[in-house]
Amino acid sequence: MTTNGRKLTPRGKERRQQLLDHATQRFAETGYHPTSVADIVGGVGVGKGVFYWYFDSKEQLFLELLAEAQRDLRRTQRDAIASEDDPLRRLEIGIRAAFRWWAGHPEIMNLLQFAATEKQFRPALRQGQSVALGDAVTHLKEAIAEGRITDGDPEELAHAIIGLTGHLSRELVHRRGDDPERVADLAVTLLFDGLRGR
Amino acid sequence: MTTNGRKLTPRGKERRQQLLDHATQRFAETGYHPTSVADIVGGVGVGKGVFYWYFDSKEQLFLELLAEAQRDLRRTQRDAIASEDDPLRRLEIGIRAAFRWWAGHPEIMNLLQFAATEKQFRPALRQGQSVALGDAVTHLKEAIAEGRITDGDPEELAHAIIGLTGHLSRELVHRRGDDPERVADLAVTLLFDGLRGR
Amino acid sequence: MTTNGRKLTPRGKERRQQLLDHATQRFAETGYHPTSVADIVGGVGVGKGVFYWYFDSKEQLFLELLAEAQRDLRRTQRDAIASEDDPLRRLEIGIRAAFRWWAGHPEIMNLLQFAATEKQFRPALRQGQSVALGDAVTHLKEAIAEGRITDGDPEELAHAIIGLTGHLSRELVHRRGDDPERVADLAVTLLFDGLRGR
Amino acid sequence: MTTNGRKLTPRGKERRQQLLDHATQRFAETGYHPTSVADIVGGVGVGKGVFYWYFDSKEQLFLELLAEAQRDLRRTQRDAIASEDDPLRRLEIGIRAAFRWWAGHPEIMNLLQFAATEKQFRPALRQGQSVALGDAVTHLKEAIAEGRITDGDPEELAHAIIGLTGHLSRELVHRRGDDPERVADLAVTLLFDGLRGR
DNA sequence: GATGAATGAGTCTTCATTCAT
DNA sequence: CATGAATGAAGACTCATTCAT
Repeated sequence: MTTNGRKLTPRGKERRQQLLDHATQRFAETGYHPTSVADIVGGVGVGKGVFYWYFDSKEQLFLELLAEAQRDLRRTQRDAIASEDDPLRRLEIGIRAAFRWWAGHPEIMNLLQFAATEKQFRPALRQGQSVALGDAVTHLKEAIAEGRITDGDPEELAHAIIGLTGHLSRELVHRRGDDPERVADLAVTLLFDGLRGR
Repeated sequence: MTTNGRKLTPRGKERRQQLLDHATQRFAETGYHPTSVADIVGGVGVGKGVFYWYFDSKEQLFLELLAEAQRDLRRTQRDAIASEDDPLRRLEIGIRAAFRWWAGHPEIMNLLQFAATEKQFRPALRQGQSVALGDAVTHLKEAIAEGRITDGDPEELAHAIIGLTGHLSRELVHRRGDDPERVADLAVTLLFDGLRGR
Repeated sequence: MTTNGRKLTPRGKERRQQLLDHATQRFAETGYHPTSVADIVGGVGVGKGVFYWYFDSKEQLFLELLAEAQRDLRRTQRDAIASEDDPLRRLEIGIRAAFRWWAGHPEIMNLLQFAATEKQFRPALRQGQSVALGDAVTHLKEAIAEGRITDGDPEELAHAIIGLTGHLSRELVHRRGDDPERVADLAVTLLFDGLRGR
Repeated sequence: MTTNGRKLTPRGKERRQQLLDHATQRFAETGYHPTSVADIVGGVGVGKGVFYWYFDSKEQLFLELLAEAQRDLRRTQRDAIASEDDPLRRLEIGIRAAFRWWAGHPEIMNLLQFAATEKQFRPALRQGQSVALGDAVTHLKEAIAEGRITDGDPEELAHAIIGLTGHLSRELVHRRGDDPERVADLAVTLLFDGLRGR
């Protein structure tokens, strides 16, 4: 799958996941660079070589984290939307699913944000983001075609949605500890009707 | 003040600014950690000692960049709003000023985003952000009191505004190269009236 | 004897030999140090434990390679010379046998050459070389006693013979792919009569 | 020149040379791989970073050693031959110059020999060797054309000369400590007239 | 006999920082 | 003020070797 091509025993898979999880925590809290491989293996309580048994490099591990997170969020949104046909409702459900997912993966946000700041990680990040963008754009186009929302460049609107969703997750859910469902309400209301309401 | 306490000749100030500017570029493009002090002084064409003549450390330089940027953005917004009394108009003008400022300082966004991902820089970042938040909250409270916008937690609304503004600046103005004024229009419309418009 | 003291089943002997052969190839092509134990077992398609079942260490394996090669070359020369009494002819036949042997074991040359460059392997190398030297010296002494060749330190002459033989094997037979018999002719002619001939 | 492109002060040049010399000693005695960068800088009594101030890597330093040695030997031979026109005499003088040069640089031989055993260093080695070969070939061709030596492939003869010269330098001069001039006599006599003499 | 996993000392290399000149 | 040189701690990574299963 996303491994370095080794066939792993169940015990091996567990170890690998332990390392992945621990690395995520550390990266999120302290930062990618300030977290050394020694920190990661130390936290799991294994020798240094173990890290390189499961991963090619610190960088590859990070890249894998990135890809997996983006994949997982999207899968979650997909599943949530699956049974809905109305484009505006799909959009809303997708947004709510995103808030829920972010609430369950607070550390990931830091990793994504960091990835955007370094040349070497931007391409990997961009890829996943353009997928998310594409999903939103699809719904927006339909909604515009149906006259349900005011005309506008769907890509721009999609960026607006993603920006709002991400920032509120970070600031209100993660930082302030607000209930993600409530914040999702706020986001949806604001996005659909604006500050002045209807 | 913003220096490490040395009195600088005009030439010295220039040197210092050169280093500051070059560091900003590099940090923004490559990342803070991947940019070495050697890179910075090399780009300016001076010896390594010069760097430590003007700055205490790489970290202190970064911190200064952060503080100065936040201060400058706020000053810009303040000046723009100064002659306006209507709270909703102040909000709008502030937003437009922000887009304009960001358009002129595309690199800064990366630095701020990075600062949020490392323990050691978060406090410095938070400080400036809470000021920006406070400004927006003030206007929002007034507007709510006047019944101009629907009731809601002004702090939450402020976060929404900042999130939207930042993300659109990054994605549309910086990345896509859109005209900041136009994107500001979009942001204001969206924030005030929502996707469904009035 | 030449093993690490284990009694091996036929299958075991084969495995052992596979490892020995593969290691020889890799050492010769890439070098001793750049070739890891993982490379060796990987090439044979077995687990790492197997290596340490048959050999005490990477170093011991290399030492064994060295000893075995020198032993085998000498055996070959001995057999070739066996039925000849004339010292000059014995010398010539020995030289030709050497060219033939080297032609069949091109990789060994690299190993011997490498062994000479590291403190830890020099003693093992020297041992075999002094044997080869002794053999040649014996014939040369006889030939000198019989007045068949000009007087001179037989040891020096032996070194000259070995140096020439080795270098021509390497450069002409191995590198250029020349026929070893023809190169042996050249070597013998040159050694016996010199560049100016008779 | 052969540096990593830094402009060095006199003191810098000296440091660099110290490192070069010390590395040569260690490489020759212990081997390239068993000699760590820490060993090299430790022997000179400087910090580890100094090494990387003057060289890009351990490998690059080795490569430079190789190139410089080959260049220097050739220069020496060139100078020795300069005033001589007779091809056979040029050959002889070149051989004698080689013995003298090797006598003064006993460590180099090990480095060259080692370089031949590792894939990554072979190209660099080959380059210099083909130059040496070409020089000898030139003289041999002339000598053959003049009928001074028996006909034969000059390249093969050149290899024979180089092989003999190198081996005798190593075994008799370096190892046994013989006088290089005397060994050169031996080599020249042997090469020109063979074991059986004239 | 064999394997995959683990160990940890050791390697090369980088880099913020200092300092003599 | 400025420079080139030096420092040395710290980092990523490798690899011979061991061992539980």
